[in-house]
Amino acid sequence: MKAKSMDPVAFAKVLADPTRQQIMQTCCCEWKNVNEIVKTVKVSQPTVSHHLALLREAELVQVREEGKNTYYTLNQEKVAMCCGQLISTFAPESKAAEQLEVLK
Amino acid sequence: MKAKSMDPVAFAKVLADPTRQQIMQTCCCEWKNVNEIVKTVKVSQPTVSHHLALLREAELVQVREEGKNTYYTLNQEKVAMCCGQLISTFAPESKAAEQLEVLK
DNA sequence: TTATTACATAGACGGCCGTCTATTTATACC
DNA sequence: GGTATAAATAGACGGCCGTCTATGTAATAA
Repeated sequence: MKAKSMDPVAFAKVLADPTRQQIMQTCCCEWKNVNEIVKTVKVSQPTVSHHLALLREAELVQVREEGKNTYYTLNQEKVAMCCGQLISTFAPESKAAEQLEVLK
Repeated sequence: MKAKSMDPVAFAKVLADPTRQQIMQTCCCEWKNVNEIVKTVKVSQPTVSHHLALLREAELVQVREEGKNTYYTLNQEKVAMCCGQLISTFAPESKAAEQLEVLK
């Protein structure tokens, strides 16, 4: 199943916070539960849950529940699609736009 | 001269506003003066100047002064670099990451 | 069943930011 | 010089959002 793109403003809004980007980095390429994520940032657990809810809402993370634990991992394909859309919109004449197959 | 990247959070913050994205679209691929840009959005001239100042600060636009007029155009290479950095950070295992020469 | 752990939700609070009006600065024209 | 136009700056205001504490809910364990 292909990841769908989304409104570029909504995408940018989700990315526009340092804590959220840190969380994204933590669960990029691997599944992490909430407590593991909490340990990597300097905010409270409810704040992390809040950020994860936003990321989930935007479908930028995938979620898997397992007993008491909830595991998250970054949806890289979705990120790539959204970035591709940004390049297509705001850098259509760039080398990068030429190289991205998804834009053709 | 190569466009340099910037802090991904700062980049996202600049993009995280609909008016600003509209302005970016207006002056993508062509030079526009402030009044021309103002006509394309539904906010006041000072508000547009404010957004342009942020875009200029982030080096996401290039500026050219000509008599009374100030012309702006989108810095597509900078946008492409920043999007490349996002892909490299948050979608390193994606097809897009493979295709972008700049990441290698 | 009581306790504990994992996580989400509710509500409050404070700061940031996008907008406005008013003003300033600078250039061009008469 | 005086006026008009272009754009930037200053300052005020209101809403959004990131954070917190407190609490709720669900699952496991004793």
